[in-house]
Amino acid sequence: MPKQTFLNLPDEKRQTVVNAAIDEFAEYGFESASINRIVANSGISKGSFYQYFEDKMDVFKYLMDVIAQEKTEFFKGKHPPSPGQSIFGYFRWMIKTGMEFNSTNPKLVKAIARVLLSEGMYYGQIFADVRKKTMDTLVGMIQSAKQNGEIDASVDEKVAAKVMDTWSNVISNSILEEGMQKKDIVKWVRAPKTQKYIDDMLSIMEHGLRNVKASSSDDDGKEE
Amino acid sequence: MPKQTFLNLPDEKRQTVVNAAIDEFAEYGFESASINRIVANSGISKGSFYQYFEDKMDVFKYLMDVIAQEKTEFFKGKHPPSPGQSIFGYFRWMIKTGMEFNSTNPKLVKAIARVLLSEGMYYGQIFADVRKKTMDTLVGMIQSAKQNGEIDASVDEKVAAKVMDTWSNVISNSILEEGMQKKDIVKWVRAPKTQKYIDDMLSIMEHGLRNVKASSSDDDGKEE
DNA sequence: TGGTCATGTGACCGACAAGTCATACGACTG
DNA sequence: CAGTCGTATGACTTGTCGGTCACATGACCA
Repeated sequence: MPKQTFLNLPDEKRQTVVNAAIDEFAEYGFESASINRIVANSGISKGSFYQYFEDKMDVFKYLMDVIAQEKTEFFKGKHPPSPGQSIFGYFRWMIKTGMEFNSTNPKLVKAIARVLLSEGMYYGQIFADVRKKTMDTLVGMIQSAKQNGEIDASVDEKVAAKVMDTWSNVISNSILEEGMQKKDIVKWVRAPKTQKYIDDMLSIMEHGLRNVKASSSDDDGKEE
Repeated sequence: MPKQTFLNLPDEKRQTVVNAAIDEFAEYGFESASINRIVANSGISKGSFYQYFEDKMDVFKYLMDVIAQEKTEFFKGKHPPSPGQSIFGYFRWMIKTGMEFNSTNPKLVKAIARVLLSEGMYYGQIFADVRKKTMDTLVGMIQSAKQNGEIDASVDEKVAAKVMDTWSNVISNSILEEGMQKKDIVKWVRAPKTQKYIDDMLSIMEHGLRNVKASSSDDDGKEE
């Protein structure tokens, strides 16, 4: 957690520092991110940095808090299409709404994703915990989906959770990576072609490669 | 490519250097791998290193050559279950045989996979090319599978290729990660439980999460 | 006015990195 | 024998890193 000094800062200055940190992690990942560059790019002195944060991990954890809070805030205003939705419909809504969120702050999302999904794999407990938490949520979803008969009882829950987690990440990443090169990422994400891509991927996850009921003519019709 | 000096080295010494490099990349990835540590661990001097290789990338490329060659060699002695096999049967054979190969030299495989799949994503052309090549191969497989009617014509080939590539990597990685902690990785990979895990994952890829025909009672019976 | 307290600063430190180079060694050769 | 060629060496240069610290600044108060 950042020190009090940082939280006392005027909003604008604090935001400048945060932005510099986001840029740094998004471009270099965690290991290669340089505090020297962060201070240079945010126009504060080295000494100040260490009066704001303990160290590199401290800034990064702060960014994780920021994104978690923003995401909660964002999802608070959204509602799943219909309660009691099938797991697949719900998952599709999650992914699509998640992508809407991602396009509101793509750099931050990219920075976090990059660190968590690449280096995080080899970086011990801190990040492993975060990933475990999402897995547990998924396992919960799958268990109730099994009870509804949407997913066959013979399927190993962990395997299924891994499948869904993998897809979620793959879809997010590829959308984000490509979208960040467009001039208007929000518009691009909402474009039919992009939405179809997401639908296709999820359809394959649901029905398999062998026999895909593609063409996204499934159960949910409109977004808000 | 390494310089001639390196190729002139006695086998044993050359292998020592290669092993030190593999260990380094497997443990630290590419960016954080240290030439200083490699030379320390291989008992050669800094000067010698630069008489063997141009730089860090040069050693790594050499390792990629080594693995490519070893893999070709390994697969030369193997034959797909039956020619004209379904794409899914063939893919399963590929994955399983690939895992057999991986367990012959897990450290090397891990080193390469780590760099290619994590940092490689953000590392410009060099690694992108390698990944593109596998994608192209997969697209080719999918095209002929479409003609056989095994995969629906409406499926986007690139999407499908991405699906298969993702699966291949996820399976390899999770098997490797867990297997390297066992005392006898070869034995562990061949164990029924591990094989079932692979089958389950592939079955989900083939038939989807919604309605899995799991329990690995498919078409191929034995490995040699 | 002088004191104190939060904040800001950048020179400085030791560690480590990549890469260079003068020097040395030993085998072979004329 | 002297010469030279391939190889080996590690001290050295240059650069960046994370982190510290003595000091400066300025707002507030007694």
